[in-house]
Amino acid sequence: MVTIADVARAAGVSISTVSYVMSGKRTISQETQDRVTQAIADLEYSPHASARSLASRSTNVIGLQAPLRSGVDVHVVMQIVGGVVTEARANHYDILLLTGDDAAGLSHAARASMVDGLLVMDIESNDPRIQTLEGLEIPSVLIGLPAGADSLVCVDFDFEAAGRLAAERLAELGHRRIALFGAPAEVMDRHTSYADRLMRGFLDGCDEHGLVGSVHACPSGAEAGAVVDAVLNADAELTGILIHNEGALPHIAARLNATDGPAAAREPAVIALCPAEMAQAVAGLADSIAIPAEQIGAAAADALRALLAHQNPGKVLLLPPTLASRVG
Amino acid sequence: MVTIADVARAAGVSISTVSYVMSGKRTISQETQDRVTQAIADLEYSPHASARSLASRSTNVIGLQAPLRSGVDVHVVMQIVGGVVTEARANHYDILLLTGDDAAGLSHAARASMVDGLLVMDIESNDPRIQTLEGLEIPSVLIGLPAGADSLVCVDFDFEAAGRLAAERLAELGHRRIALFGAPAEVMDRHTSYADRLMRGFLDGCDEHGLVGSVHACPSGAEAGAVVDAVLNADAELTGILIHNEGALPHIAARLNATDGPAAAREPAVIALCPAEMAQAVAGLADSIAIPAEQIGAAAADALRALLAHQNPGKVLLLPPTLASRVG
DNA sequence: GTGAAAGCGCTAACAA
DNA sequence: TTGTTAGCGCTTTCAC
Repeated sequence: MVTIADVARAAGVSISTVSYVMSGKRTISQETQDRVTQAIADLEYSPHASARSLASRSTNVIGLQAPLRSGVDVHVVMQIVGGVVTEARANHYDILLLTGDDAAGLSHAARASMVDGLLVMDIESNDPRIQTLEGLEIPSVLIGLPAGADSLVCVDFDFEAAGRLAAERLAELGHRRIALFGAPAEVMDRHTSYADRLMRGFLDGCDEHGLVGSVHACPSGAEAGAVVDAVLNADAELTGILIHNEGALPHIAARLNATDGPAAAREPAVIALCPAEMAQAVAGLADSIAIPAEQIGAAAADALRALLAHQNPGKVLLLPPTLASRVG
Repeated sequence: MVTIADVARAAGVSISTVSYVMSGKRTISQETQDRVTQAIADLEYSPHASARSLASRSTNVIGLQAPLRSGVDVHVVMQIVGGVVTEARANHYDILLLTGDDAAGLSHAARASMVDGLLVMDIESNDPRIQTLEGLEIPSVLIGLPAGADSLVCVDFDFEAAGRLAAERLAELGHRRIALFGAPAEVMDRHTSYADRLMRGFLDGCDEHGLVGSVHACPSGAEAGAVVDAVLNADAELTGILIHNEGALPHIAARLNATDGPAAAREPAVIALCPAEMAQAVAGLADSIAIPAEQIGAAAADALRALLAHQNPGKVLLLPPTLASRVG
């Protein structure tokens, strides 16, 4: 193991000089500078992370609690994580993956000084972790938007605006009765923040434009097709659909494009709410609203960076939705 | 911040006693034991991770290099990560998420003593990271199986056996000309270990049973349907299909179940190679071979745990495939 | 512009 | 059965 003492010896300087060359917190003569830099390179020295964080009282690590439970859109989660990781790296932070959905993991990581800050995903409208986070000594950012006004910084896609936008678009196209096929029942049941907000925006949008809107939890597999058929059969006037369910999307699309079944005659208009590449990959969709998953992650990581730098990232950051039409 | 000294003071003992109560490396009287345990609980003390690892020369953290690049099966990756995390937690290890696919990230984490060991995913048949890993002071486990015999421990699903099994099954069913629709071209092009091995096993199986087999890279979106149609059109005798592509699976299934197109008349037999739940979710599949993604992750984490405990986990651990028939 | 040395909070000898 | 203390490798005051 190469230590700072080895580097100091090789460069013929003191330990503190090596430290200051690395941190840049002191002016060093160019000559010394060079000798030290050279020694560091020669010896392939990397400062011992624990020693550094013990002395400096900061770890340069961010704790990320990502959901691994069922019902979540895996692509979206992965992309958010990717955005977090990329942005964090750019700011010289590493990511500690916290498991479990509980508050215990969060407070343990904080109390053990394993991380400088926390990023928490899969927020529920009334999330029990919030109270824990508020009591910690380190800052945190929620990826999601809980119901109550609380003191934590929140970053997310504006699902409410997306729901409203979809309703508005379908109204424009002349539809009067529309449906949202959303997350699986388990996700809706635990009032995952985004599911709640999307539903609210969608129904509000329907109200505003005098539409009749309904919301349906939707399984993520092939059974989604049957759900859609059932809903279409139950309402002969239903002609507009918003889908927000990665797993169900290809199956629903296939069902709607099929030459048999209730959709065949009606040819309902479909809007998909999903990452842009996914909308591309699924055929037969008129419109889509992209979920900028990677940006969400990057924005959240950046908000945390700001907090750690004692800057003010703003209380709530919601990325706005935009509609992409297939047909020009 | 609560330190060990605070706990010692509260319990009326020395700090070493507190340390020994936590580690259990010394016999302590029941009475002292209780007082210390109580003080720890009262003060909500968690030992400072960096201080501990500086003194003990071990971090209880495992570095995980997971692929975030395109073309990978996100569900499988997430499930493997889930397995790693769960197994690691059970053994009191945390997971540091390493980004990038490069060797640099690995050696940096090792040299900075950020991790006790490394877990590396998305292995290519001829992976440049292997040499780096072999030179490190800390142990590592590959999730994948590179081509050359090397000195590293490898854990993975036995894709080669799976390919052979699929060919054998299709032969049994009486098919003579069969095709593998596999990973996207980018994955095949970089010779990702599992793609190479699956192909080899599949073609070997064809040889063994006198079948004509072909292998096709397959995009993960709706375009997969067109690829399948093209292949079916090009070979009128092709009647058996193995699919190993999460993104393409629902689209191919839909295409094969459609009442039009080349598949309609032929009704080819299909075997899906994917996580079990996914096979369930996609309609119209006769057989499937499950990828035990979570077990792979758990097995890899366990192999690394063994290495860290100076046990011998064995050089190569390949989880065997099993065939599940829909029709009893 | 540079060095010496006092911690950071723990673990693990060593001592009793 | 318990306490005292010397580090672990770094950062950062002091001192020059």
